[in-house]
Amino acid sequence: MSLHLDIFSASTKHAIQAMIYLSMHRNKPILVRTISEYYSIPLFYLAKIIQILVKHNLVISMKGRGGGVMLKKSPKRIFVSNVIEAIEGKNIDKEMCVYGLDVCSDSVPCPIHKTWKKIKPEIIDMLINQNFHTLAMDLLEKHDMMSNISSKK
Amino acid sequence: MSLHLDIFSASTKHAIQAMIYLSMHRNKPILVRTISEYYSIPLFYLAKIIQILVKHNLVISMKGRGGGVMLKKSPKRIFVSNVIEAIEGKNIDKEMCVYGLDVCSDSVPCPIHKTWKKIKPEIIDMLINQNFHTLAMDLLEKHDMMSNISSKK
DNA sequence: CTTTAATAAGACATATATGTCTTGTTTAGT
DNA sequence: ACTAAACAAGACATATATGTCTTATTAAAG
Repeated sequence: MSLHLDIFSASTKHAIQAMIYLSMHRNKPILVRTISEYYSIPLFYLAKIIQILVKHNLVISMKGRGGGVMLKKSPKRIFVSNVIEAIEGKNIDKEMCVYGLDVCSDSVPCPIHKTWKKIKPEIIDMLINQNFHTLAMDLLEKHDMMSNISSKK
Repeated sequence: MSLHLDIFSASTKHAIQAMIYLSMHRNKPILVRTISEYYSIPLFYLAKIIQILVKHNLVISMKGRGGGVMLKKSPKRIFVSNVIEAIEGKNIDKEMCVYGLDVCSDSVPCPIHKTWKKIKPEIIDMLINQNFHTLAMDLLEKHDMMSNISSKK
């Protein structure tokens, strides 16, 4: 009973989650199954999503025994926008209009143009300027906080 | 080739557009077909959407010759959030988390919690505090500006 | 070389959103 | 009454997203 204002599709979320996991576990092959279980994502569904990331040069995969998947480059050089573009096959539209009404610009605005204009750059900034190194660091901090809480019990 | 960051489904957008149209044309029945043609929304699809708005007491309909649909109350008292709740059958979730990761709070944040926390209230505010009177007024201003531009030619 | 364990790929199935069509019901005009 | 014009409702169709299953390919280990 809650509207999540889902900016991302389930597939995109899974892709982001997988990229975060790989950013936190580098320099060794990680099983798709491991990520699947960690985030409760159906195995074959996640496998297909990761295949897309492989084709877009964000991830490398190693077949066969002892194989798995790894980031192809430093998480500092991979941004959330790269993942969105890979999964949804689109570029970020910097002139997007929430209501999908007619042409929307400063001189000919759609109804909530003023409000949206203020919010939009923050969302774009969030998408483009967040790299996976930062996201992983934030999550590690979080886990530290959680274990501190636990140890205080 | 553009990611619209679609916060709203197509159905929700159509509903909002219809509500804006009705806010701009009050005190007489408007044909569903008229709205359908104005926004290029398939007639029967829009009809079903408007039926939902009727059931949620946002719109009244008059059957038979000379009939049509009208707002049930002042557009000043109808908010975008009311339409979203009607169409998607959900309440606005004020604790939404973009990535759909695990529990997300100030003490145990998801990766982009800090960024999202800043943006979220603005989006919520935009949804809840925008009433259809204001949206319609903004659009009328827009149309005035467009006709001024035309008349200057 | 055979087995085991991993990803790759594509067929298939299900769920949801979107779109179309037909019939029913209601009301105004003739 | 009858016809025309409007919304109501539900069946049906299509498109897309999500999820599952089977087979192929690859590589390490025994």
